[in-house]
Amino acid sequence: MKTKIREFRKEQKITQEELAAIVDVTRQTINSLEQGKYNPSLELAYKITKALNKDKIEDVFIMD
Amino acid sequence: MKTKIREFRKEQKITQEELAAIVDVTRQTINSLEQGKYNPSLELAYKITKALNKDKIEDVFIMD
DNA sequence: CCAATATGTAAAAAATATATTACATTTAGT
DNA sequence: ACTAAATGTAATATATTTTTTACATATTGG
Repeated sequence: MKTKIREFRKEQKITQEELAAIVDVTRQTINSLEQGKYNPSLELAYKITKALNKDKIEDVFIMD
Repeated sequence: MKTKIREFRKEQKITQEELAAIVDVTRQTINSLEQGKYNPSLELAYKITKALNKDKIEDVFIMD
């Protein structure tokens, strides 16, 4: 599973720490997700999608 | 978070056990999810969405 | 009504996500 | 080049999901 979090986060011009605050997780969680280190919960994936102003979870998280 | 798993599963005329086998989890996991007992992983949510022939995760899982 | 199949539930274990803390490295601005 | 901010990383702790096992209840078909 890959993600476009980093790409979209930069479009929004926010830092990992800011995104983390918005979706209420730690910066390390965002950092790990950007690097595809694991599989988030659905709720977190949803919050991140919203925070990045994307319509669908699938726009941000690309499943293999 | 609510889900339409049960509704869509019945449309497809498959049992909890069959759906569980398709997405490679136990029947108890499907049962619990249908009852909204927790927040699945993104990967599982995705697999279930596909198994139910829906386009988007958001079609199956309704966030509050 | 009987038998088989499907579903609900629950406790404990295992697996995995997320937090915490701390420090190292990289990047950006001046 | 310096400094501050941003990012990478790692170890351990905690929280949550998922499995396992087992049994109870409900539903369906003959």
